Amino acid sequence: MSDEGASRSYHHGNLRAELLDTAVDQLREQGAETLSLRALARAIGVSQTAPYRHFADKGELFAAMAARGYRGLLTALKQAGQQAGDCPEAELMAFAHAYVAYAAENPQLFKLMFGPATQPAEQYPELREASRATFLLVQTILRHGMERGIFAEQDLVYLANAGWAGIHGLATLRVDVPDLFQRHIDLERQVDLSVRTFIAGIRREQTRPG
Amino acid sequence: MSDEGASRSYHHGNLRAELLDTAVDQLREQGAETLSLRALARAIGVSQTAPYRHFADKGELFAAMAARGYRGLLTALKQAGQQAGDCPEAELMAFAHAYVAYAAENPQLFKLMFGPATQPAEQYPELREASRATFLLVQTILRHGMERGIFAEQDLVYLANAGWAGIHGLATLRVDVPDLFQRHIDLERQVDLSVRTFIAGIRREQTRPG
DNA sequence: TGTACATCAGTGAACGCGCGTTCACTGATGTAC
DNA sequence: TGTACATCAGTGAACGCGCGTTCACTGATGTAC
Repeated sequence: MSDEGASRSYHHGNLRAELLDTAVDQLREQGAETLSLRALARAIGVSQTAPYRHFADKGELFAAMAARGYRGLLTALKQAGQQAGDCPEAELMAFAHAYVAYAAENPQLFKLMFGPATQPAEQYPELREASRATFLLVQTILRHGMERGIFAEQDLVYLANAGWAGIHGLATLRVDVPDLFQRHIDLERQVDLSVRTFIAGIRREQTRPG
Repeated sequence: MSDEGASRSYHHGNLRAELLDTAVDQLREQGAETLSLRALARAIGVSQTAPYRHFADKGELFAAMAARGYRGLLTALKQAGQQAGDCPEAELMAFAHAYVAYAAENPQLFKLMFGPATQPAEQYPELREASRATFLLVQTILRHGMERGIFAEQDLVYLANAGWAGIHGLATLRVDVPDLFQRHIDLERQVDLSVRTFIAGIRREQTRPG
Protein backbone atom coordinates (compact mmCIF):
# COMPACT_ATOMS: atom_id res chain seq x y z
CA MET A 1 0.00 0.00 0.00
CA SER A 2 2.80 2.37 0.83
CA ASP A 3 4.59 4.01 -2.06
CA GLU A 4 7.80 4.19 -0.07
CA GLY A 5 10.01 1.15 -0.35
CA ALA A 6 7.86 -0.43 -2.99
CA SER A 7 9.79 -1.93 -5.85
CA ARG A 8 10.33 0.92 -8.24
CA SER A 9 10.03 -1.27 -11.26
CA TYR A 10 9.02 0.67 -14.30
CA HIS A 11 6.29 2.84 -12.86
CA HIS A 12 7.76 5.26 -10.42
CA GLY A 13 4.43 6.43 -9.12
CA ASN A 14 5.54 9.81 -7.85
CA LEU A 15 7.93 11.05 -10.46
CA ARG A 16 6.61 14.54 -10.97
CA ALA A 17 6.92 15.40 -7.32
CA GLU A 18 10.35 13.82 -7.01
CA LEU A 19 11.54 15.67 -10.10
CA LEU A 20 10.55 18.95 -8.53
CA ASP A 21 12.04 18.08 -5.15
CA THR A 22 15.32 16.95 -6.61
CA ALA A 23 15.46 19.87 -9.01
CA VAL A 24 15.13 22.30 -6.12
CA ASP A 25 17.85 20.41 -4.25
CA GLN A 26 20.18 20.66 -7.21
CA LEU A 27 19.28 24.28 -7.74
CA ARG A 28 20.22 24.99 -4.15
CA GLU A 29 23.61 23.39 -4.64
CA GLN A 30 24.65 24.62 -8.04
CA GLY A 31 22.34 27.34 -9.30
CA ALA A 32 20.11 27.40 -12.32
CA GLU A 33 22.77 27.88 -14.98
CA THR A 34 24.21 24.38 -14.71
CA LEU A 35 21.01 22.51 -13.89
CA SER A 36 20.20 20.06 -16.66
CA LEU A 37 17.29 17.75 -17.24
CA ARG A 38 19.61 14.85 -17.97
CA ALA A 39 21.54 15.24 -14.75
CA LEU A 40 18.26 15.50 -12.91
CA ALA A 41 16.97 12.25 -14.40
CA ARG A 42 20.29 10.59 -13.65
CA ALA A 43 20.15 11.67 -10.01
CA ILE A 44 16.71 10.15 -9.61
CA GLY A 45 17.69 7.00 -11.44
CA VAL A 46 15.22 7.28 -14.22
CA SER A 47 15.72 7.46 -17.95
CA GLN A 48 16.64 10.76 -19.54
CA THR A 49 13.34 11.03 -21.29
CA ALA A 50 11.09 10.23 -18.37
CA PRO A 51 10.81 13.90 -17.27
CA TYR A 52 9.11 14.66 -20.56
CA ARG A 53 6.11 12.70 -19.36
CA HIS A 54 5.58 15.43 -16.75
CA PHE A 55 7.02 18.61 -18.21
CA ALA A 56 6.76 19.67 -21.81
CA ASP A 57 10.25 21.08 -21.73
CA LYS A 58 12.92 22.51 -19.51
CA GLY A 59 11.24 25.88 -19.28
CA GLU A 60 8.14 24.33 -17.81
CA LEU A 61 10.12 22.62 -15.09
CA PHE A 62 11.83 25.89 -14.24
CA ALA A 63 8.52 27.69 -14.11
CA ALA A 64 7.14 25.03 -11.77
CA MET A 65 10.15 25.48 -9.49
CA ALA A 66 9.76 29.25 -9.47
CA ALA A 67 6.05 28.88 -8.74
CA ARG A 68 6.90 26.71 -5.78
CA GLY A 69 9.31 29.40 -4.66
CA TYR A 70 6.60 32.05 -4.85
CA ARG A 71 4.20 29.88 -2.92
CA GLY A 72 6.80 29.34 -0.21
CA LEU A 73 7.48 33.05 -0.01
CA LEU A 74 3.80 33.87 0.21
CA THR A 75 3.31 31.36 3.00
CA ALA A 76 6.20 32.80 4.95
CA LEU A 77 4.93 36.34 4.47
CA LYS A 78 1.41 35.50 5.57
CA GLN A 79 2.61 33.66 8.66
CA ALA A 80 4.76 36.61 9.61
CA GLY A 81 1.83 38.93 9.08
CA GLN A 82 -0.42 36.92 11.38
CA GLN A 83 2.12 36.91 14.16
CA ALA A 84 2.46 40.66 13.86
CA GLY A 85 -1.13 41.13 14.89
CA ASP A 86 -3.10 44.06 13.65
CA CYS A 87 -0.59 46.92 13.75
CA PRO A 88 0.38 48.13 10.26
CA GLU A 89 3.83 49.16 11.35
CA ALA A 90 4.53 45.78 12.93
CA GLU A 91 3.06 44.06 9.90
CA LEU A 92 5.37 45.95 7.60
CA MET A 93 8.35 45.10 9.75
CA ALA A 94 7.40 41.43 9.89
CA PHE A 95 6.82 41.35 6.15
CA ALA A 96 10.27 42.79 5.47
CA HIS A 97 12.07 40.42 7.80
CA ALA A 98 10.28 37.41 6.36
CA TYR A 99 10.94 38.52 2.79
CA VAL A 100 14.65 39.09 3.26
CA ALA A 101 15.03 35.96 5.37
CA TYR A 102 13.38 33.88 2.68
CA ALA A 103 15.81 35.22 0.10
CA ALA A 104 18.75 34.58 2.42
CA GLU A 105 17.65 31.02 3.07
CA ASN A 106 16.82 30.24 -0.56
CA PRO A 107 19.19 32.37 -2.57
CA GLN A 108 19.19 30.31 -5.73
CA LEU A 109 15.44 29.85 -5.67
CA PHE A 110 15.02 33.58 -5.14
CA LYS A 111 17.30 34.30 -8.08
CA LEU A 112 15.31 31.89 -10.22
CA MET A 113 12.05 33.59 -9.29
CA PHE A 114 13.28 36.94 -10.56
CA GLY A 115 15.83 35.69 -13.06
CA PRO A 116 15.92 35.22 -16.79
CA ALA A 117 15.00 31.54 -16.68
CA THR A 118 11.40 32.46 -15.91
CA GLN A 119 11.15 35.40 -18.26
CA PRO A 120 8.90 36.36 -19.79
CA ALA A 121 6.77 35.39 -16.83
CA GLU A 122 3.62 36.25 -18.75
CA GLN A 123 3.84 32.81 -20.32
CA TYR A 124 3.32 31.25 -16.92
CA PRO A 125 0.09 32.50 -15.34
CA GLU A 126 0.87 30.80 -12.07
CA LEU A 127 4.01 32.88 -11.77
CA ARG A 128 2.34 36.13 -12.61
CA GLU A 129 -0.36 35.38 -10.12
CA ALA A 130 1.98 34.57 -7.27
CA SER A 131 4.22 37.54 -7.87
CA ARG A 132 1.20 39.80 -7.99
CA ALA A 133 -0.09 38.39 -4.72
CA THR A 134 3.16 39.29 -3.00
CA PHE A 135 2.92 42.82 -4.21
CA LEU A 136 -0.68 43.13 -3.09
CA LEU A 137 0.31 42.18 0.45
CA VAL A 138 2.34 45.37 0.75
CA GLN A 139 -0.51 47.39 -0.67
CA THR A 140 -2.93 45.93 1.85
CA ILE A 141 -0.72 46.74 4.80
CA LEU A 142 -0.21 50.30 3.66
CA ARG A 143 -3.89 50.80 2.93
CA HIS A 144 -4.81 49.73 6.45
CA GLY A 145 -2.25 52.13 7.81
CA MET A 146 -3.74 54.97 5.81
CA GLU A 147 -7.29 54.10 6.77
CA ARG A 148 -6.38 54.38 10.41
CA GLY A 149 -4.61 57.65 9.93
CA ILE A 150 -1.22 56.23 10.88
CA PHE A 151 0.26 56.71 7.43
CA ALA A 152 -0.24 59.83 5.38
CA GLU A 153 -2.53 59.54 2.37
CA GLN A 154 -0.62 59.01 -0.85
CA ASP A 155 -0.89 57.13 -4.12
CA LEU A 156 -1.11 53.59 -2.84
CA VAL A 157 0.51 51.85 -5.80
CA TYR A 158 3.56 54.06 -5.93
CA LEU A 159 3.98 54.03 -2.19
CA ALA A 160 3.75 50.25 -2.13
CA ASN A 161 6.31 50.06 -4.90
CA ALA A 162 8.63 52.23 -2.87
CA GLY A 163 8.31 49.98 0.15
CA TRP A 164 8.56 46.79 -1.84
CA ALA A 165 11.62 48.08 -3.68
CA GLY A 166 13.36 48.93 -0.43
CA ILE A 167 12.82 45.43 0.86
CA HIS A 168 13.41 43.69 -2.44
CA GLY A 169 16.61 45.67 -2.87
CA LEU A 170 17.94 44.33 0.41
CA ALA A 171 16.99 40.78 -0.54
CA THR A 172 18.60 41.19 -3.95
CA LEU A 173 21.81 42.64 -2.57
CA ARG A 174 22.02 39.92 0.03
CA VAL A 175 21.73 37.33 -2.70
CA ASP A 176 23.82 39.01 -5.41
CA VAL A 177 26.48 40.73 -3.32
CA PRO A 178 26.89 38.21 -0.51
CA ASP A 179 30.43 39.32 0.19
CA LEU A 180 29.08 42.57 1.58
CA PHE A 181 25.64 41.67 2.84
CA GLN A 182 26.39 38.30 4.31
CA ARG A 183 29.80 38.87 5.81
CA HIS A 184 29.94 42.48 6.91
CA ILE A 185 26.37 43.50 7.58
CA ASP A 186 23.99 42.34 10.30
CA LEU A 187 21.03 41.69 8.07
CA GLU A 188 18.37 41.80 10.78
CA ARG A 189 19.62 45.14 11.93
CA GLN A 190 19.72 46.36 8.36
CA VAL A 191 16.13 45.37 7.73
CA ASP A 192 15.11 47.00 10.98
CA LEU A 193 16.72 50.29 10.08
CA SER A 194 15.42 50.23 6.52
CA VAL A 195 11.84 49.66 7.60
CA ARG A 196 11.99 52.16 10.42
CA THR A 197 13.29 54.76 7.99
CA PHE A 198 10.52 53.98 5.52
CA ILE A 199 7.84 54.17 8.20
CA ALA A 200 9.25 57.46 9.45
CA GLY A 201 8.97 58.74 5.90
CA ILE A 202 5.33 57.82 5.41
CA ARG A 203 3.95 58.44 8.88
CA ARG A 204 1.30 61.09 9.27
CA GLU A 205 2.59 64.06 11.18
CA GLN A 206 1.16 63.75 14.67
CA THR A 207 2.21 67.16 15.94
CA ARG A 208 0.01 68.92 13.46
CA PRO A 209 -3.27 70.00 15.03
CA GLY A 210 -6.69 68.91 13.74
CA MET B 1 48.26 55.84 -40.49
CA SER B 2 44.58 55.39 -39.71
CA ASP B 3 43.51 52.04 -38.32
CA GLU B 4 40.10 52.39 -39.88
CA GLY B 5 39.87 51.15 -43.40
CA ALA B 6 43.31 49.69 -43.37
CA SER B 7 43.55 46.22 -44.85
CA ARG B 8 42.69 43.93 -42.00
CA SER B 9 45.08 41.27 -43.15
CA TYR B 10 46.12 39.07 -40.32
CA HIS B 11 46.79 41.63 -37.66
CA HIS B 12 43.59 43.26 -36.65
CA GLY B 13 45.23 45.96 -34.59
CA ASN B 14 42.35 46.74 -32.30
CA LEU B 15 40.84 43.39 -31.57
CA ARG B 16 40.52 43.64 -27.80
CA ALA B 17 38.50 46.82 -28.00
CA GLU B 18 36.34 45.51 -30.81
CA LEU B 19 35.71 42.29 -28.92
CA LEU B 20 34.44 44.26 -25.96
CA ASP B 21 32.34 46.59 -28.10
CA THR B 22 30.75 43.78 -30.04
CA ALA B 23 30.25 41.68 -26.93
CA VAL B 24 28.33 44.51 -25.29
CA ASP B 25 26.26 44.91 -28.45
CA GLN B 26 25.40 41.24 -28.47
CA LEU B 27 24.70 41.28 -24.75
CA ARG B 28 22.25 44.11 -25.30
CA GLU B 29 20.42 42.11 -27.93
CA GLN B 30 20.31 38.67 -26.46
CA GLY B 31 21.45 38.64 -22.84
CA ALA B 32 24.38 36.94 -21.23
CA GLU B 33 23.04 33.38 -21.23
CA THR B 34 23.33 32.87 -24.96
CA LEU B 35 26.43 34.95 -25.59
CA SER B 36 29.24 32.74 -26.85
CA LEU B 37 32.85 33.42 -27.65
CA ARG B 38 32.55 31.63 -30.95
CA ALA B 39 29.60 33.68 -32.10
CA LEU B 40 31.44 36.79 -31.02
CA ALA B 41 34.50 35.91 -33.08
CA ARG B 42 32.28 35.04 -36.01
CA ALA B 43 30.52 38.41 -35.82
CA ILE B 44 33.82 40.24 -35.94
CA GLY B 45 35.13 38.05 -38.73
CA VAL B 46 38.07 36.65 -36.88
CA SER B 47 39.00 33.09 -36.07
CA GLN B 48 37.38 31.38 -33.09
CA THR B 49 40.60 31.30 -31.17
CA ALA B 50 41.65 34.88 -31.69
CA PRO B 51 39.84 36.12 -28.58
CA TYR B 52 42.10 33.96 -26.46
CA ARG B 53 44.96 36.31 -27.33
CA HIS B 54 43.18 38.96 -25.29
CA PHE B 55 41.13 37.14 -22.68
CA ALA B 56 42.25 34.08 -20.79
CA ASP B 57 38.76 32.64 -20.91
CA LYS B 58 35.11 33.51 -21.19
CA GLY B 59 34.88 34.58 -17.58
CA GLU B 60 37.53 37.22 -18.09
CA LEU B 61 35.65 38.71 -21.01
CA PHE B 62 32.47 38.84 -18.95
CA ALA B 63 34.29 40.49 -16.10
CA ALA B 64 35.69 43.10 -18.47
CA MET B 65 32.21 43.82 -19.75
CA ALA B 66 30.83 44.16 -16.25
CA ALA B 67 33.71 46.45 -15.31
CA ARG B 68 32.86 48.65 -18.25
CA GLY B 69 29.29 48.67 -17.03
CA TYR B 70 30.36 49.81 -13.59
CA ARG B 71 32.53 52.53 -15.05
CA GLY B 72 29.64 53.77 -17.14
CA LEU B 73 27.35 53.77 -14.13
CA LEU B 74 29.88 55.65 -12.04
CA THR B 75 30.33 58.26 -14.72
CA ALA B 76 26.59 58.78 -15.01
CA LEU B 77 26.22 59.05 -11.24
CA LYS B 78 29.03 61.57 -10.89
CA GLN B 79 27.70 63.72 -13.71
CA ALA B 80 24.28 63.72 -12.12
CA GLY B 81 25.82 64.66 -8.78
CA GLN B 82 27.64 67.63 -10.25
CA GLN B 83 24.53 68.98 -11.88
CA ALA B 84 22.71 68.72 -8.58
CA GLY B 85 24.99 71.26 -7.02
CA ASP B 86 25.76 71.13 -3.34
CA CYS B 87 22.44 70.21 -1.79
CA PRO B 88 22.43 66.68 -0.28
CA GLU B 89 18.76 66.17 -0.93
CA ALA B 90 19.09 67.16 -4.59
CA GLU B 91 22.21 65.03 -4.86
CA LEU B 92 20.39 62.01 -3.53
CA MET B 93 17.53 62.58 -5.93
CA ALA B 94 19.88 62.99 -8.88
CA PHE B 95 21.81 59.88 -7.87
CA ALA B 96 18.65 57.80 -7.76
CA HIS B 97 17.36 59.00 -11.10
CA ALA B 98 20.70 58.40 -12.78
CA TYR B 99 21.03 54.95 -11.22
CA VAL B 100 17.61 53.73 -12.25
CA ALA B 101 17.88 55.34 -15.68
CA TYR B 102 21.17 53.59 -16.28
CA ALA B 103 19.60 50.24 -15.44
CA ALA B 104 16.63 50.98 -17.66
CA GLU B 105 18.85 51.94 -20.57
CA ASN B 106 21.26 49.03 -20.13
CA PRO B 107 19.16 46.25 -18.67
CA GLN B 108 21.30 43.35 -19.79
CA LEU B 109 24.51 45.04 -18.76
CA PHE B 110 22.98 45.85 -15.41
CA LYS B 111 21.96 42.23 -14.96
CA LEU B 112 25.45 41.12 -15.86
CA MET B 113 26.98 43.45 -13.30
CA PHE B 114 24.98 41.91 -10.49
CA GLY B 115 24.44 38.50 -12.01
CA PRO B 116 25.99 35.09 -11.61
CA ALA B 117 28.33 35.45 -14.57
CA THR B 118 30.53 37.78 -12.55
CA GLN B 119 30.33 35.91 -9.27
CA PRO B 120 32.31 35.59 -7.18
CA ALA B 121 33.32 39.15 -7.93
CA GLU B 122 36.25 38.86 -5.51
CA GLN B 123 38.19 37.23 -8.32
CA TYR B 124 38.00 40.44 -10.27
CA PRO B 125 39.47 43.33 -8.30
CA GLU B 126 38.34 45.84 -10.88
CA LEU B 127 34.76 44.80 -10.28
CA ARG B 128 35.00 44.91 -6.53
CA GLU B 129 36.56 48.32 -6.75
CA ALA B 130 33.92 49.78 -9.03
CA SER B 131 31.00 48.37 -7.08
CA ARG B 132 32.50 49.69 -3.88
CA ALA B 133 32.91 53.14 -5.40
CA THR B 134 29.22 53.26 -6.23
CA PHE B 135 28.29 52.43 -2.70
CA LEU B 136 30.64 55.03 -1.29
CA LEU B 137 28.91 57.73 -3.33
CA VAL B 138 25.73 57.22 -1.32
CA GLN B 139 27.67 57.30 1.90
CA THR B 140 29.31 60.55 0.95
CA ILE B 141 26.04 62.27 0.14
CA LEU B 142 24.48 61.14 3.40
CA ARG B 143 27.52 62.15 5.43
CA HIS B 144 27.39 65.67 4.02
CA GLY B 145 23.73 65.85 4.88
CA MET B 146 24.42 64.82 8.45
CA GLU B 147 27.32 67.21 8.82
CA ARG B 148 25.06 70.07 7.87
CA GLY B 149 22.35 68.99 10.23
CA ILE B 150 19.89 68.26 7.44
CA PHE B 151 19.80 64.54 8.07
CA ALA B 152 19.58 63.04 11.54
CA GLU B 153 22.73 61.36 12.85
CA GLN B 154 22.66 57.60 12.36
CA ASP B 155 24.97 54.72 11.54
CA LEU B 156 26.24 55.85 8.17
CA VAL B 157 26.84 52.42 6.67
CA TYR B 158 23.43 51.01 7.50
CA LEU B 159 21.68 54.17 6.45
CA ALA B 160 23.53 54.20 3.16
CA ASN B 161 22.60 50.56 2.62
CA ALA B 162 18.97 51.41 3.22
CA GLY B 163 19.09 54.18 0.65
CA TRP B 164 21.06 52.17 -1.86
CA ALA B 165 18.71 49.21 -1.47
CA GLY B 166 15.69 51.38 -2.10
CA ILE B 167 17.18 52.65 -5.33
CA HIS B 168 18.75 49.37 -6.36
CA GLY B 169 15.46 47.64 -5.71
CA LEU B 170 13.71 49.92 -8.18
CA ALA B 171 16.42 49.35 -10.75
CA THR B 172 16.23 45.60 -10.24
CA LEU B 173 12.47 45.47 -10.49
CA ARG B 174 12.51 47.60 -13.60
CA VAL B 175 14.95 45.18 -15.18
CA ASP B 176 13.55 41.89 -13.86
CA VAL B 177 9.82 42.65 -13.83
CA PRO B 178 9.54 44.88 -16.87
CA ASP B 179 5.92 43.98 -17.39
CA LEU B 180 5.03 45.94 -14.29
CA PHE B 181 7.73 48.58 -14.06
CA GLN B 182 8.06 49.42 -17.71
CA ARG B 183 4.49 49.27 -18.85
CA HIS B 184 2.33 50.32 -15.92
CA ILE B 185 4.51 52.57 -13.79
CA ASP B 186 5.91 55.99 -14.54
CA LEU B 187 9.44 55.30 -13.47
CA GLU B 188 10.51 58.90 -12.98
CA ARG B 189 7.57 59.52 -10.74
CA GLN B 190 8.28 56.30 -8.86
CA VAL B 191 11.89 57.30 -8.21
CA ASP B 192 10.74 60.72 -7.12
CA LEU B 193 8.31 59.35 -4.59
CA SER B 194 10.77 56.73 -3.32
CA VAL B 195 13.50 59.27 -2.71
CA ARG B 196 11.19 61.82 -1.16
CA THR B 197 9.92 59.16 1.21
CA PHE B 198 13.44 58.17 2.13
CA ILE B 199 14.49 61.76 2.73
CA ALA B 200 11.41 62.37 4.83
CA GLY B 201 12.44 59.38 6.90
CA ILE B 202 15.98 60.52 7.59
CA ARG B 203 15.48 64.27 7.88
CA ARG B 204 16.29 65.88 11.16
CA GLU B 205 13.16 67.13 12.85
CA GLN B 206 13.09 70.86 12.31
CA THR B 207 10.22 71.64 14.62
CA ARG B 208 12.14 70.50 17.64
CA PRO B 209 13.69 73.45 19.45
CA GLY B 210 17.47 73.91 19.86
C1' DT C 1 -13.68 -14.13 -11.28
C1' DG C 2 -11.57 -13.77 -15.79
C1' DT C 3 -10.40 -11.73 -20.00
C1' DA C 4 -9.72 -8.00 -23.76
C1' DC C 5 -8.14 -3.81 -24.46
C1' DA C 6 -7.24 1.17 -24.02
C1' DT C 7 -4.33 4.11 -21.63
C1' DC C 8 -0.60 5.54 -19.12
C1' DA C 9 4.32 6.05 -17.62
C1' DG C 10 8.24 4.52 -18.37
C1' DT C 11 12.79 2.92 -21.69
C1' DG C 12 16.87 3.26 -24.77
C1' DA C 13 18.96 4.60 -28.81
C1' DA C 14 19.90 8.27 -31.56
C1' DC C 15 20.07 13.10 -33.79
C1' DG C 16 22.11 17.26 -34.12
C1' DC C 17 23.97 20.95 -31.98
C1' DG C 18 27.17 24.64 -30.48
C1' DC C 19 30.16 25.22 -27.20
C1' DG C 20 34.95 26.22 -24.63
C1' DT C 21 39.35 25.25 -25.19
C1' DT C 22 44.03 23.25 -26.82
C1' DC C 23 47.51 22.67 -30.16
C1' DA C 24 50.92 23.33 -33.52
C1' DC C 25 51.22 26.57 -36.93
C1' DT C 26 52.17 31.04 -39.72
C1' DG C 27 52.16 35.75 -41.19
C1' DA C 28 53.39 40.40 -39.65
C1' DT C 29 55.92 43.66 -36.82
C1' DG C 30 59.62 45.84 -34.53
C1' DT C 31 64.29 46.12 -32.94
C1' DA C 32 69.56 45.46 -32.65
C1' DC C 33 73.46 45.97 -35.05
C1' DT D 1 70.05 51.26 -45.34
C1' DG D 2 69.84 46.25 -44.86
C1' DT D 3 69.52 42.07 -42.53
C1' DA D 4 68.71 38.49 -38.63
C1' DC D 5 65.84 37.33 -35.36
C1' DA D 6 62.71 37.55 -31.33
C1' DT D 7 58.15 38.51 -30.42
C1' DC D 8 53.51 39.17 -31.17
C1' DA D 9 48.75 38.37 -32.98
C1' DG D 10 46.54 35.89 -35.67
C1' DT D 11 44.88 30.87 -38.12
C1' DG D 12 42.61 26.33 -38.70
C1' DA D 13 41.82 21.83 -37.40
C1' DA D 14 40.48 19.09 -33.87
C1' DC D 15 39.02 17.20 -29.11
C1' DG D 16 35.62 16.13 -26.10
C1' DC D 17 31.67 17.37 -24.00
C1' DG D 18 26.86 17.43 -22.28
C1' DC D 19 22.92 19.04 -23.65
C1' DG D 20 17.61 19.23 -25.18
C1' DT D 21 14.68 16.72 -27.60
C1' DT D 22 12.43 13.10 -30.79
C1' DC D 23 11.17 8.52 -31.85
C1' DA D 24 9.42 3.99 -31.80
C1' DC D 25 9.09 0.95 -28.24
C1' DT D 26 7.42 -1.79 -23.93
C1' DG D 27 5.93 -2.93 -19.39
C1' DA D 28 2.28 -1.95 -16.03
C1' DT D 29 -2.31 -0.44 -14.72
C1' DG D 30 -7.17 0.05 -14.68
C1' DT D 31 -11.69 -0.63 -16.54
C1' DA D 32 -15.81 -2.79 -19.12
C1' DC D 33 -18.26 -6.66 -19.57
